[in-house]
Amino acid sequence: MENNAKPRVRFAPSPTGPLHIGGLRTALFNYLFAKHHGGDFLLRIEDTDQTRYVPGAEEYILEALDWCGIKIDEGPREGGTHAPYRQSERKALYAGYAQQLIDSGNAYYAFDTNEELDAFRLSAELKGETFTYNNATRNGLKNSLSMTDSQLQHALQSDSHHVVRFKMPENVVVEEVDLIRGHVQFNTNQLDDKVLFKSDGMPTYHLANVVDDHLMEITHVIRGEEWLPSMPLHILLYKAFGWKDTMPQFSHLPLILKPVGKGKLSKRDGDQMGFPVFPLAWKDPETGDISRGYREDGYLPDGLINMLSLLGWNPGTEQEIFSMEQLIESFSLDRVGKSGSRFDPEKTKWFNHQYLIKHSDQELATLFLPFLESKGMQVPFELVVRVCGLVKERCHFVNEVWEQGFFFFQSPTSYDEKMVSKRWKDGVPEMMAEIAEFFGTVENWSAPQIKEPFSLLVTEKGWNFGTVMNSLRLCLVGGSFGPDIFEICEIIGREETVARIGRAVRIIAVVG
RNA sequence: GGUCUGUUCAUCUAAGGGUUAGGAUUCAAGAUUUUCAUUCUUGCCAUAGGGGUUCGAAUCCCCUACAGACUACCA
Repeated sequence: MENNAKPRVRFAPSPTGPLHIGGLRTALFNYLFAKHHGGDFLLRIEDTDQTRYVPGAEEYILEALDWCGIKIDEGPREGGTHAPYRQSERKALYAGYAQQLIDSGNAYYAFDTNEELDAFRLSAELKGETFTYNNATRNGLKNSLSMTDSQLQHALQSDSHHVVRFKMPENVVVEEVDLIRGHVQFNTNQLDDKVLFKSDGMPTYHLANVVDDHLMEITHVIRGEEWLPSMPLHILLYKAFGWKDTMPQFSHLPLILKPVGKGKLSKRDGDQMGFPVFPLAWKDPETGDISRGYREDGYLPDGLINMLSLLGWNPGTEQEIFSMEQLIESFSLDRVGKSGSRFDPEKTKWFNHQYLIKHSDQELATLFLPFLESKGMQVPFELVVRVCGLVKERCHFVNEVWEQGFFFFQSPTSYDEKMVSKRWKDGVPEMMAEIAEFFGTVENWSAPQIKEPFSLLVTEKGWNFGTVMNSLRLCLVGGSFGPDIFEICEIIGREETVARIGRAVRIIAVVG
């Protein structure tokens, strides 16, 4: 840090829908940076576009950050010394700042209608050019720079819809050091006179963002790369307001790209390839469409965060598993890369497995219980704990406990065809019946107590171990998977074990 | 089209002029598990291309190619 002050950073999403994992990573990096330097992380809701407001989106953002363990120091829910934290509630503030820019000659009124501007864009496009509202064109357009005073007064009073545009200076080179990208520069001739204040009385992103970052004493702006092109405008705004001295430092994060193909990661990719792009499931209030979420798909927040942290950042060591505390400890902006990273759903899976086996059996059982309940099953907690301990090594997701261990809670409903044709041959049903009989004679019903005499029996009868074990497994779980067979016997109990064998013998047809 | 940004194994990445270019994921093979998964071992695989600068370049410079972002009264 150049200054000694504790950094203040903000995550400033628009409540236009669920938070995307790209946005989540931006929030994460802001949070890690702030906490690493002992600073504050603020949440500001940028809801200046009323037409795009989606109910529930703000609550979603809060819930997602909570789930991920990203703690907000100041925000609409938490409050703080710089409230309010919703731009819609700060509406009254912005007009004065727009006026300030007009008075200082840095901005002007513009009266062009959308239709007029569209026409200009269209005709420029036909000539293979791009229409830009700037120093070269603004004198030929309807604005306070091209009008006489009386025309202006008339236009202002006749209630015509107007906007305020920034007066982009001519041929000025704007230079700045981006903490991630280094020195970057732009020539203002390539930029346009952006609208700062809309005809509906709301500021645009650019004005609101700069004003609020200044007022909220933000020291570092860490945002996605898509904002890099508007950095010169923002810098010029700070200058125009006379806030250059306290201007925040900028960092533009590389984007998260599609796993395959071109472009940045989108909701569509997740739908097509079968992985979530949102931390939490989301139901679109208009269409009713449901998008899956990491939480509902059985991912653990620590794993998601860990995976996200390594997308575009690395610690410079070979460590890969990081708790949030360790991330805070190791994070630094100068180890953030410049190029976009492809999202890899496979690696996300691997991370999740790492965290799944780290969790205690009790914790995992607690997470799995709601899933069991959603299936209408009432299972003693102790049993769930035991099952989790037995199957967690073979799971990638919390939900997978069911796939890997459903047979602890209910009889198999079908038998794997491949296993049947491979194992269920002549003589096997009889063999199973003898085993069922034998189980009835076992004294102490526990895995080790069953195993020993069972092995003796198999040897005595001269049976093939592979056939016996696999056929028995088929009877008990319905296929060729699951933990130790005697553990299964112990847990489901003698009665159920015998019953399952009987049922299999009755149902499965012997194959040639 | 214009502006800006970027380019190391299939993927995430390390190597701040000198290493057989390292690790992780995926994939493949073997071992373990009388099942499946896990785990372990081994293997495959990269400096976009072309010019410079230098004793020496993944690293510095230039060109080309490719990729991405932006180009709204959206953020």
